[in-house]
Amino acid sequence: MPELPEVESICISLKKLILHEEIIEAKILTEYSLRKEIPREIANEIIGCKIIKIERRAKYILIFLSNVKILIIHLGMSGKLLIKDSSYDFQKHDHYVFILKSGKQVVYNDPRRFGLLVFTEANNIMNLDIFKNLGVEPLSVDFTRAKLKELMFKVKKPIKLAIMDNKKIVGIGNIYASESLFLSKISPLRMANSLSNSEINLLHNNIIEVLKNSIKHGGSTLKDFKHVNGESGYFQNNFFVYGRENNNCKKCSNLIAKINQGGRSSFYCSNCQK
DNA sequence: CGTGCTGTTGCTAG
DNA sequence: ACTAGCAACAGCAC
Repeated sequence: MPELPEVESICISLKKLILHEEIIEAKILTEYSLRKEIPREIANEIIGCKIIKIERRAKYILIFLSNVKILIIHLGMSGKLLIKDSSYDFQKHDHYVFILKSGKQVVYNDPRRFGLLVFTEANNIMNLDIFKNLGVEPLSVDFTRAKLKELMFKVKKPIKLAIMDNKKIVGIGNIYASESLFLSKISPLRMANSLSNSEINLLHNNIIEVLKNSIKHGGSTLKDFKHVNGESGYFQNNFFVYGRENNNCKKCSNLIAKINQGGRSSFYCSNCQK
């Protein structure tokens, strides 16, 4: 499910629903591993902890606890975090749950098990392997036009793949890469180092705009992305190109093309995007 | 029944 | 140092 807007939407919901609550129990519900082993010690070590801060870094959800430890959750391709009440019956692919003093349960469900749960000290988390190679946050003040130019001007691979590279910019997955390139009238096939200054500036604006706009709509629901309360996001209705192969371009009526780049699908309008 | 996709990312081989 | 390709997996459309 998750690119940056979906993870941000979940963080916004979590802040509303569970910030400052106390965890009274943590259960691991599966024998399976996620991308890495689920840390068994959560069952003992987070009992009685309060949730004191919730943040997002890239596509990771950071839950800071009152014992100066942190839960770091990544949703992979198919992970979902759901807030349920005490009457909830566990479902297939529910992997772990945090039970709160209020009776709410925070359930992690992930059919493909590409997700990740890390439990560690809250200090120096930016030195963790999962964080130390991450690029700039596209919605931070560090993501300037000059920064985007610096990141792209010597890269000899297609711009679509370059802006999806987490070592350069975090949070832009397959959907928002295609959408921001359409809005910028740039073909996904163009080499990153071939973009003019004005194209870089346009792309910079549109990356920010499309991410912010999606967050405003609660993210995008493909397949079964759901918010923590089970509701869908709505930004998918605003897609210009993603998933619209053989449909008419919303701007020029040309047919939207679907191609493969780096093993992933790209969608674009060959008339609008040069 | 297969087969070929799917919102991620990190390792490995070149 | 760089990049392309693949592997981890379940589910669904065809």
